[in-house]
Amino acid sequence: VAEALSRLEWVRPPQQARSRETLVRILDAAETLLATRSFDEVSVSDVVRHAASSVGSFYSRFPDKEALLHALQERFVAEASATVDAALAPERWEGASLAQILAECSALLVRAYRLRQGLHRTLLARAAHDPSLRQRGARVRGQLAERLRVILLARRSETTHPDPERAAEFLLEIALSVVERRALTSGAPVANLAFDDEQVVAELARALIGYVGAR
Amino acid sequence: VAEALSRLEWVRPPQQARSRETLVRILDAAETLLATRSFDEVSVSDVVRHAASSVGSFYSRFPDKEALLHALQERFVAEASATVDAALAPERWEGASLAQILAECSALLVRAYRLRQGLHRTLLARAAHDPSLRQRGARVRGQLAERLRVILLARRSETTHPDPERAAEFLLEIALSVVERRALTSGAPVANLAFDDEQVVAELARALIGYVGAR
DNA sequence: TGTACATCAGTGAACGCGCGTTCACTGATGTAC
DNA sequence: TGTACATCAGTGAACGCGCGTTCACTGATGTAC
Repeated sequence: VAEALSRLEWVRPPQQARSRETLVRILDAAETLLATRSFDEVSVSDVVRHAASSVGSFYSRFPDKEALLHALQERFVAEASATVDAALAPERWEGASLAQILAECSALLVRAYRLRQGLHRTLLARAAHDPSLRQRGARVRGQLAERLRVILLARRSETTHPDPERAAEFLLEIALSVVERRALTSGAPVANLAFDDEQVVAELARALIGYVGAR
Repeated sequence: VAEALSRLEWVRPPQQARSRETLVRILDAAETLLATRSFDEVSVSDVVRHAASSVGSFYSRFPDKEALLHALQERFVAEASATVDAALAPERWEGASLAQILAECSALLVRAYRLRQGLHRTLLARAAHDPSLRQRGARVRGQLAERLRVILLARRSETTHPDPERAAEFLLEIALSVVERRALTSGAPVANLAFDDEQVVAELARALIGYVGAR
């Protein structure tokens, strides 16, 4: 954890345990506040107050306010990357049918985005006008796509889609679009009917399975 | 058009032709500027300069800057609502198979969101933290869902989905999620592969058809 | 047809608030000898 | 073990910039008689 923090590109690395703890408190406070407010609605003073720190401390770590958001994304992306590698390791899914895998992936994504919905909402809203946020996000998703590609290619006999590589990518596009949209809108219904997490998992799985033509 | 403008809830209705034209210029200028910048990046001065108007004029129409965005959404929603009614009238689709309809709807949505991508990007990003924007958007989508429901119920024999009403809603959730995500990220690839509009239409149609189990 | 008056529309300089950022200073930690 | 010094870490009042908003004023349009 300590090493991970010193590798965040957007902060001057802490030299002592004390300042490392302060940095963690600042990041945690920011994430907490962003759960219910937009980045603009959260002032630097707000963050440091909740972190029991001070503006001076903040600016000795971060070049500016924007860097805070990037640091938060970096921290999250590092964790997400590890999760992806673990969850989608091909050997974890030996013997499983494609339909089973897709259902499981739906559940995984819905759960993952639910867990840190607030952070996701803010990051997604912000990414609309910040290419560097988009790019960092695309890296993890690229990794996810790669894993899916391997799984799908190994099971191409189970599908009717003519191009498994393209299928893997668009599969992900569908799943992420749905899940990210829900995070962005705090789960507000698209139209008239509201779906809970469980229903989304079920319907999404059905869609993905139908898309590749599995089962 | 004139009547429509006077019904925008967020502006004091213009009394003369001259001020009506000014209002239109302001709305158009704002939409143009929002095509490439975020709402925060566009100042009131920017808008009125591009509209060849003045800040004073602006504030005699709008109570505040926020109202401009709402007025833009109202104007757009009014147009979109008419388009939906025309495009999805049940009689337009007599004799068409469900698969054909879904393919056509995919094409329609992709085209519609492409046309005003910039406005959509800004509205979507903003809606993340503004429930009233979300709500106004949900009204048109509710209308769309209703149309889809009718179409789907009339063709329930062509589907394998156990609940056509739920299918209609989630169908829309998938399609809109994909298309809105693309608008929000200016069409940046989700992961490694970039899809152009034509490919998205094709893959999305395949997904929707697979989801309801048509053909 | 002309005049007086009311309301609408437009103008842009000036104001002021909020918030990001700086800075002068104090205290804590680590190191050299 | 103790002292001197350097660097790190922390503090919060004060600054200042940008931008939304106001306001005092001028000009245009419409109406009454």
